Amino acid sequence: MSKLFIVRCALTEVTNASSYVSPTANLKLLTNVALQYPTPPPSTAHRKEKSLQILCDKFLNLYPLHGNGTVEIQLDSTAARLGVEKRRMYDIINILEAMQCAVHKRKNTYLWHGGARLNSFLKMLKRQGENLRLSEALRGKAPKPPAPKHKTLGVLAQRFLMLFLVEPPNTLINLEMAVGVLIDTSSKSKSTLSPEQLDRQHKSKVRRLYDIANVLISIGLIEKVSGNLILKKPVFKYVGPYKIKKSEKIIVYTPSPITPLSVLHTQQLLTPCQVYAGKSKRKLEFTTPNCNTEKLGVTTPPHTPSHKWDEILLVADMELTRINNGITL
DNA sequence: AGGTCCCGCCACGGA
DNA sequence: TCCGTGGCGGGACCT
Repeated sequence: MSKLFIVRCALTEVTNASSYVSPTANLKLLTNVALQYPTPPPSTAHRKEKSLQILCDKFLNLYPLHGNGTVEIQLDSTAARLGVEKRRMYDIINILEAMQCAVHKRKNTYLWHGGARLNSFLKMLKRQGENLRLSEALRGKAPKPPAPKHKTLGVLAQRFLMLFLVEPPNTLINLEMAVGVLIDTSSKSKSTLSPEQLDRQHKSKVRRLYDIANVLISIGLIEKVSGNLILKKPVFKYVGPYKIKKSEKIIVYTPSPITPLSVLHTQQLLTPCQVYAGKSKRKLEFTTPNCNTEKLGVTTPPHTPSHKWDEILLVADMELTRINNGITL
């Protein structure tokens, strides 16, 4: 196997240019230089090594959240440094921009503020979430927020975070539930789209939330809680810098079928927990390390509403009513 | 088998 | 017409 020796030198040395090189010219030159080298073998990197979370980690190594002052980011050169397509940079920067860590200055250029504004922004997000009545929407008692017109990835990221911020700490939310609340399918789209189209739209939004969650994990705002036996799908927990008031209970929002439990992951669920929603017709059984064995029967209502998300919210509401009526877990 | 999410196609809008 | 941006979903990979 041949070894490739890389010698660092200024671009002007490579190109013999003596004056300023524009970013576009810079990129073209870099491309030309790259073309002079043999094409590297297809990436052998593990899928996980290429995940958006890892990529965002690498990005934050270049541009730390707790850096000093504001710096300019060139998307193309950053993509080149990280060894990814520019398209992936948009995925990351759009979410970071939605968190006010960066601002789009001009084409290919962002201003990086890092986490300097994050805390105050999160407080603002919480207020916005309250104005949008997300907590009520989660319980089916308020309409879902209207669909955004632009920058849907960023708006979706903000609203996803709002869900955590308007709820008590330790609230666990899964992506299905989040999409169910955040994507308005009740208006025009519901009447014009077929059930299959609605389903595809929903799945697509879940995919976007996976992307968003990976970036939010990387910047330390949320954590994935998985590996326990309560839920088939992972749930997410807010761990961000803006601390909400401490709560005793863990609340789980999930519309997904919940597998019968025997044991909870001790690290993750040391406190009593609440499940607000589940569409499984099976009875659920909980045993937590510091709770006595407790049982929770979650059943779907006798009639099944036409749209599954109505059903989810209905079940969530039933559970909430039950809990409010003093039936604790 | 179903969940996760990388990858890149392509539409859109501005220059 | 070109280019930057970003919505979107196929399908590969993982558990």
